[in-house]
Amino acid sequence: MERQRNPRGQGDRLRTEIVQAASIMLAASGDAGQITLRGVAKQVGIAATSVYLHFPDVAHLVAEAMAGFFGELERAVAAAGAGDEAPAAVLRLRCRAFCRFATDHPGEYRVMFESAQPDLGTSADFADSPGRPVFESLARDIARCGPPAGADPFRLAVRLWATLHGLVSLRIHRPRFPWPPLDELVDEAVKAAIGQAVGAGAGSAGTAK
Amino acid sequence: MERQRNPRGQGDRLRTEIVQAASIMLAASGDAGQITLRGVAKQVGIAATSVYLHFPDVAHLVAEAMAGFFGELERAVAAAGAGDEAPAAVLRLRCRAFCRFATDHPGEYRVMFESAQPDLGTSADFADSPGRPVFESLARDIARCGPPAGADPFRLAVRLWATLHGLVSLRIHRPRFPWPPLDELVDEAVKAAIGQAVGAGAGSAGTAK
DNA sequence: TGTACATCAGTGAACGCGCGTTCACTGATGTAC
DNA sequence: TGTACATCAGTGAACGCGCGTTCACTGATGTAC
Repeated sequence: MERQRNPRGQGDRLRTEIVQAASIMLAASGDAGQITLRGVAKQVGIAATSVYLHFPDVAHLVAEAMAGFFGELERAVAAAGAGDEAPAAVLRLRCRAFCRFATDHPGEYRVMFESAQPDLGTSADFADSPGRPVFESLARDIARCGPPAGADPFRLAVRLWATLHGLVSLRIHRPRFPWPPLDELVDEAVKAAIGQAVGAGAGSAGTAK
Repeated sequence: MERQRNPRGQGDRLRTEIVQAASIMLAASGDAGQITLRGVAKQVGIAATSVYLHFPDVAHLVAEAMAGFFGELERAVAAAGAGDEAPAAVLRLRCRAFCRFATDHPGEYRVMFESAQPDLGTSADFADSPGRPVFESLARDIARCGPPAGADPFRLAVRLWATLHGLVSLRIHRPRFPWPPLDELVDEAVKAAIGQAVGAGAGSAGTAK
């Protein structure tokens, strides 16, 4: 179990290992405030001080791990809509993918949407809140569906986003509640948002949880 | 700043003070895992050991404070529907009250719905999850509105609850997002749930945030 | 071909702090006789 | 009316632990001359 130091010029390998360990610990606890520099160092198998070689701060480390989480979510959601299907189907699949990510990775999801953003020194006012791209893509998908006349697409997107977040957040925090199948609830919410049937066809039975 | 001990037979006063201090600290941090026995004791102005006179555990103290929060929420929601108004108006007002409680008391709300339940020694399997009464009353209010034929009232309640929770939870965690007025979003969600206009009349302009 | 030096990739001891928990203790107030 | 004792409502010192952060240090590998 002896660690051997990385070869010259490969010091960044340790950086990667540290981020990975922090990610695992964040996912396990679901709470950004709970990971510690010493805890991460122990997990990696290095001296506590070695973390300082790559990060000035635990906050910066957490921020990097969280950025990775948001990247994963964005990729998962985007992948779900790949292909040239009908806009309503794309929206439905992407909403499902969002919720699936959350229930498959509850710790990550909590860190992303229910923890305080790590306090880096920067003003943090110009940079938009992480996760915003996912909302924007959701809003575009809704607009593409041609929502009912008189409805504000932005508000529809806000309400749908809130419903999706509420469904997975409550499911995470109230696991013993008699939840109906998640995919069905998502489909109903999407249907309500764009005001038309979304076809609970082939995909529904196979992927329902 | 000298504390003087309570008179004989009034030892429970300190218990109350401890719970109050814990409640304040919970509300301030929004995170049950962050309050400490020593922190609470310092806040009250007593020796750390004195907490043990009334609670075996921090978990039991937190549980008692949380129970108080749920009581407040239930009272606030119930009060909103008092009077003999139309069922749809009652539902709308109660949903607004729920959200109002959350945005007025974000720390309490996070502790109630986004923190781990304190781990008491008990099995915790028979006791239902806290907050359940609020959901049940919401479900009853919906049923009273006579939801559209073919719709499952329980599912409607689940979706509406999720939407309300999502709206306030995201608002708490993404304060810089350009949120539309909360009451309007709530009214729209209620309207969508029971499938009829709920009358955005007199109350709307006055109480919108 | 040697050798001095610089750089890289880390380590290890030590600091002061707050934490939960234990243990023996204090000191005022009531009560039995 | 006295006085010994029990009870109540707390206190204070001490323990071992994990925390972030500092500081000086190690030891292998490259590079300039």
